[in-house]
Amino acid sequence: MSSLTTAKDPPDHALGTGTSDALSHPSAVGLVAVIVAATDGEPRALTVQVPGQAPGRQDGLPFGPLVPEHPTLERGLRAWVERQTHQRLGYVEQLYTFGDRDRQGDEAAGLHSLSVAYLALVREMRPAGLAEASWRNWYRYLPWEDWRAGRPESLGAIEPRLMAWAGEVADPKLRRRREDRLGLTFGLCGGAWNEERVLERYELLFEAGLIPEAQGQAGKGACAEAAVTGHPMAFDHRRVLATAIGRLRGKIKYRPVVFELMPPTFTLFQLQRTVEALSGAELHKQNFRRLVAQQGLVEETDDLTSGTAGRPARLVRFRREVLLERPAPGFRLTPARRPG
Amino acid sequence: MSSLTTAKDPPDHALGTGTSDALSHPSAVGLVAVIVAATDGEPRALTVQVPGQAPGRQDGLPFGPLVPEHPTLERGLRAWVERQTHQRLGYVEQLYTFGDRDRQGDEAAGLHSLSVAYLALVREMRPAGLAEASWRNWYRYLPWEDWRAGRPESLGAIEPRLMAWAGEVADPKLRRRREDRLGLTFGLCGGAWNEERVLERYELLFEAGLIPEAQGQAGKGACAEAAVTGHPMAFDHRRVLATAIGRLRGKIKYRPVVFELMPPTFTLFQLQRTVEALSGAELHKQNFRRLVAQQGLVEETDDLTSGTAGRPARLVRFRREVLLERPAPGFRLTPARRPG
DNA sequence: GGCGCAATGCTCAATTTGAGCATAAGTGAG
DNA sequence: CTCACTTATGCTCAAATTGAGCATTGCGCC
Repeated sequence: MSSLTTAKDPPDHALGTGTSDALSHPSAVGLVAVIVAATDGEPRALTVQVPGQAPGRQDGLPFGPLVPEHPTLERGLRAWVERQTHQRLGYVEQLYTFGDRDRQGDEAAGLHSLSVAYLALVREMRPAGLAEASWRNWYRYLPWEDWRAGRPESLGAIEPRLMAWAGEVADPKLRRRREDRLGLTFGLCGGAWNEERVLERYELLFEAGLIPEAQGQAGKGACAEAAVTGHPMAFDHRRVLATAIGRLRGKIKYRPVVFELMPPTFTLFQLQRTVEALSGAELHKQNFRRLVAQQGLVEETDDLTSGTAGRPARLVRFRREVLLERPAPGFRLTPARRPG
Repeated sequence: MSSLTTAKDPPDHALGTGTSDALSHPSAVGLVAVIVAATDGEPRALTVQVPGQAPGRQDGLPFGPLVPEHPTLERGLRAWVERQTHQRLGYVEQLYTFGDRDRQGDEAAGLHSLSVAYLALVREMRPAGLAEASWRNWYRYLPWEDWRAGRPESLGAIEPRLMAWAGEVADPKLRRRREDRLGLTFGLCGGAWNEERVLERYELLFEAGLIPEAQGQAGKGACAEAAVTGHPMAFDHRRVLATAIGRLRGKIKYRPVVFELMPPTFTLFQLQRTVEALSGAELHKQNFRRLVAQQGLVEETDDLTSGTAGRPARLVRFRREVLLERPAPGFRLTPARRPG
């Protein structure tokens, strides 16, 4: 059946990706959304409450079934989220389609289940419509990713456990392999930290057994533990969140997507704070503004901020024209060096 | 039903993306693969023959149903392709999940159908296993994308039609919008060509009615037409191919994926030819080698080429270590300027 | 009026690009 | 055997981009 070939019957429509053959294996498909906002210089994701394994409830990402009435996946998602959260989705991008990793239930029944994950950026942080939904700082779930105030404490606690994980194998070749991966993802053993490898880090932690979801011990961790290995999420939603963050961190470097998160006018410093929030790194202020200026990403308004300490800042707005002009505008992140 | 919320029933498993709710709307899911090789400095994709609308047959990408026995989407794809083509897949990456755009058939039946597309890179060009399958230069389907020998002729023929398409709307605002898009994607009206916008170009051509698949007139175009708007493909496989090319063109700039297409040892010029084949642009030779050398992407072997015209070249091999060292190694493409 | 605090301007050296020129080392023709 | 031609490889140089830091400007507030 799994034939790499011609479809057995000629298709009865002009378009479509040619899956008519697949009807014999229907699958359950769901949509998951990582809806991101950034206010007060903090990166946030919209979360909902999901019944957990233990009696309590757990954080999760908004998700729902794919219903047939929607013409397109993306438009389905848009309609669904906008209806439920009264949240205008500006930028929407497909993230990844997750298969059923480590799942047993449905497989036995001969059913696949997929979920198509989307990343959405919203400009304003509405009060989260539903009572069950709330905006949460995304570093709550992945605390080791926030380097804005220097090396995160979470990482300090994780590191010895990771080294132990690498050390626990006898085979020197395999151990070497694990150490390499630690260097690559976490910057240990002489490697460098790369802020885009969010998913790889999450998956490594998962593999090393440091992620509670891995053992179905969702209720176990105390608060102290959550500060180290992060707050758990339902299903594999933390993996989805990690995918989203990694993607977004990459994207802001070559596409002006940050502006989807900014209010109509803002100061350069607010913009910087937002970029820093997403990338989890501190940037060099003067160089950041030089970059933005050079790229012509913004235009000045006549207004200045007031009331804040220090000299008032000029308010600027995004120059929509850059979407047409530059082949691939965006930011290159220039990390600020901190002493020690 | 389409609730952005908590699942109604507590899930019976630790992982999975929480789609149990979606069972009520099963969907048909298929896999499509863009399997890429590059030999003799030409970029090729593996194609199969598919029954077309007209009596004849049409090129298409290898595709098949998603069968439940596979543990993971990617592994399912791997197994399936490797079994059928006896082709080792080296690098595999999920591309995109296509919904049923512009489809009517299944929708009425309350069924979605999706296809999950993958990009795979193979090192050697095996003789295409199946009789029905063959390796085709991918510019056969998207001739305007090949700028290696200067501005492609295809583009010259397309351009007036695109301008006409922009001109055909009365509303000046809408016309302006179309012109902007032409500038952005095709570099017309003063814009610059960006080799990564492959999908956007295809979709714009599709919208402008220049793609035969759009009207179900697959059999119509003569050879002359195919040289201009490209050879058609079954279903929306050309869209999938365009997605793959765009993604790959982006990726080679920051990840050393080209080496997945190279034989164990090769010359720097062969490497350059491969990069050029993928990106569709000619590169500056000396600077290319400087870049590769600086990045430490390859190491020299003791062998030289022989038999070719000109001075023998040193054979090099990929330095696997760079996968660990560099945070994000790859190529930055420095286009060669050609007179005129 | 002077202080502290941000915003903004400006400098400067170290790299990194972009573009060529020059030389080396083979093959094939006459 | 030598010349013409071809491709590989080395090297230079100016322009542009980065990375880092110092200096100045305006404001709210003692």
